[in-house]
Amino acid sequence: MKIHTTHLTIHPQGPFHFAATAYSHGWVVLLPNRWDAQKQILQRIERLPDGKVVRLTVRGTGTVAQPEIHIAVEHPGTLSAGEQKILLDLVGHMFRVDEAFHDFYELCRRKGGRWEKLGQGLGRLLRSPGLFEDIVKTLCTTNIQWGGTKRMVEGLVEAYGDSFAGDPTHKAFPTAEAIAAVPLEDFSATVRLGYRAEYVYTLARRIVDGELDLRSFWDRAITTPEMKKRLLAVKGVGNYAAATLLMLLGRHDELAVDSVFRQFVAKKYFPNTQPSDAEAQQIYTDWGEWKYLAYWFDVWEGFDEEV
DNA sequence: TTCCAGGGGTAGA
DNA sequence: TCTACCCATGGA
Repeated sequence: MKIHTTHLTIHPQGPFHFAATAYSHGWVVLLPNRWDAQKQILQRIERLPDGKVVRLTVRGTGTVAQPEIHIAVEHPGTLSAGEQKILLDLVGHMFRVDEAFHDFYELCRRKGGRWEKLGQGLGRLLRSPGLFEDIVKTLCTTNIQWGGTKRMVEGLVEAYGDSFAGDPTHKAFPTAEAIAAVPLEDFSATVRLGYRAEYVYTLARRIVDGELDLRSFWDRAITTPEMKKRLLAVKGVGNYAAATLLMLLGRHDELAVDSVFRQFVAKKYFPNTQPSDAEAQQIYTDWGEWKYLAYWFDVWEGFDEEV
């Protein structure tokens, strides 16, 4: 099949830092994302609504003050204006180009020191184009080491994702329909998700059955505490996952308390003592609605290539 | 072999 | 609301 390439460009409002956003947390290396650290290019397979499967090669150009995001779309056949619009919105969503960070930057400026550098277009944490993918990936980070998360996501993409015709080894993230189409027993036996298999499967099933409308999670009229309740109603989502998902929904007020958080805060702020979760969380109280980002960039400085 | 990870559900107080 | 106990899986 002949593959064509169409070039698209996004003009985010600066400050915006492409590479820092792409490489802002572990999502960048979870399939179908592939990150080339040398070239600072993000590749990803995407399935369009009509089933067409395309490969996106995304790179940052311009400057932090006047940034551009360039997208090369490899696709079979033609790419309609409507499909181009979908892909522009999708990449813009991943990189949070429409999210406002002025208040966060102002807070960082007042904090001073190492926090000030976040004002150079940082603070955006990469997300997936769709919430189904972000919920599933978040479920795959619970009670497991990072290597296990990568293995489980790989398994899901390999087993249920649609292949890109130009490179059949690179597949899209599975749709809820693709997962719900098989019996739970088959799903559990195919991808080794452990007890999480039932959570992922039930989520897919409820979406396909129209029982759960993921669009409702984007309603800005709903308060964050109420939104947290709705997230906790998803089987498999507890306090940690709810806080992570709130961050992915653009709400940064809640801290994701997990083993990494506990170890980091204890080591850095409570030498020789073991703080309770409540005491550990108090470290970030004065960051208000930006607590998640304050913690994340506090801990992220110590991360290296392994993500 | 045992322990436990970027936790969460459930039952019982 | 808080606590024990259980939950698959695979790396350490």
